[in-house]
Amino acid sequence: MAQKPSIPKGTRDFGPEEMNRRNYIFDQIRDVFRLFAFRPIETPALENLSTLLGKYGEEGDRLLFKILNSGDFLEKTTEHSDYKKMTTQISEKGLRYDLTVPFARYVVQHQNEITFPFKRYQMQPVWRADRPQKGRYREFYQCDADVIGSKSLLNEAELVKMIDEVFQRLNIRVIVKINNRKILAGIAEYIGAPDKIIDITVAIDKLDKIGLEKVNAELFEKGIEAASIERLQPVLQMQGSSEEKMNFLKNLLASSETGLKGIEEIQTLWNYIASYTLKAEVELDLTLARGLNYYTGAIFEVKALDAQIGSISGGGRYDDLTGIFGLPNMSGVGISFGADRIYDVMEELKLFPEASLAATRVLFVNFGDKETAYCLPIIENLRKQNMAVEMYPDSAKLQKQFSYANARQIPFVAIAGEREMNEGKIVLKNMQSGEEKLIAKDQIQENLH
RNA sequence: GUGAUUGUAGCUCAGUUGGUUAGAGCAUCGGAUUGUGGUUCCGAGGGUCGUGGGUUCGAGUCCCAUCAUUCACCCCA
Repeated sequence: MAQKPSIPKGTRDFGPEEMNRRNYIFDQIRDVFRLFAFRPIETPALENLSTLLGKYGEEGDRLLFKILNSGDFLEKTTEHSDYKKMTTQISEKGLRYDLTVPFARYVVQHQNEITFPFKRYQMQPVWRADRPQKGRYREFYQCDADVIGSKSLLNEAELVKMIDEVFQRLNIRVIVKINNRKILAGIAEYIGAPDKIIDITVAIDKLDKIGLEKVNAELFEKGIEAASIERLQPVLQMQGSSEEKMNFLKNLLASSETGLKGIEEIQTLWNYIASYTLKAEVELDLTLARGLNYYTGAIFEVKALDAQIGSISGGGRYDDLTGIFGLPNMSGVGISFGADRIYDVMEELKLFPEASLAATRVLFVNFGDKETAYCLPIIENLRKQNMAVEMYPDSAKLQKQFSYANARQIPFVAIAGEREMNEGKIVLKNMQSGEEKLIAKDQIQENLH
């Protein structure tokens, strides 16, 4: 009894047409990375679990795919009751959860070979044991660009420009939301709950999703005092332009050193950004929090204006990610493009250009060995001219060969039977118009338009 | 981890208040057509109705369990 073929949930196969479109996205992103002078690296799909654990918060640890040790690991396992302890004994490796942490590991491990500031890009799949839903997969590709070893906010500005450039090329209208973790920390300080910064940021991140009342309820549930929540209200209800918000916060957070630093950073970044020509909307959004624990400065999130899907790109600054691996004071900042969600957006909005479906230009009909011998040198020559050409491999019925060309959307079919061979010619048929031309066998290239 | 949703052919789905041998479209293959496809016509293959139990004279249809799916929450690209 044959088993039904299937793949794990949240994973996908990509067919040829899909791959063409996906590659179109990757090509554009790669090209922008290259233009901004980032250099490629790759790291393994597997990392030591110790590298990954504890970097993404408790939720992140839960979503890590862990790999069972080889051999009879149960024999060596002494702990059978505590799930966490047992996990470390039976699993030492895990699939990477993002590209930023492996990059930090890479930087520390290769610090002697690297000239800082180091600008690298990386386009590889990552895995998360999440429950799949719309726009969420368990295996998906991230396209990351990071600068490490520079504290300058010019890096942040460059990243914003890169975001703008990528989505301009892909023809997606986006809004780039910017915030700064230091401002969030300052707010937490101001309301007298500095240790609750994560709970506070997660709660206010949901502001436009669940509304003010529910955010307040959640804050209360997390054990934040009513008085603190009261002090937070002006922040949550703040209105106006990005500039107005910044001025408002400057007064509000006057007593918080961290908060003021955050505002200063935002303003510097804001001024840098003003020097670029941007098509994307950029907005200071104080409700933007982003869960990843390691961010310490600027944070970004990009949303498509015309599609209903989560963020398609995101990132931020992390001051001490390499510290855990033994290299302190190495500040980095990066962004990640979610290729799969970008794909979904482009599919929904029908933004893929026809030209991204690169395929065979001419199909040669197969009549038999004699005719094949006549065609192969012609084919070889066309390929030298950088033309994708193929010959139908079997001497099948013409109907079948034409159906093949049709299904593959091949624009031209070349036919050379006995009649044509005797005259040194070939019939070239345009599959769209149906028009046929009898031409000399070395004049095909000029007629393929 | 929480709450819903849907499981019938390779794909998309019909299937009446429970009633003989479970259907359609698309796709595939063959033929009408031995040098002409995308339009047409004819034909063929393909399903233990997700799985296991129960109710019933009788279950694709009702009940329970289980697995899978999709969506939302949590979290995130």
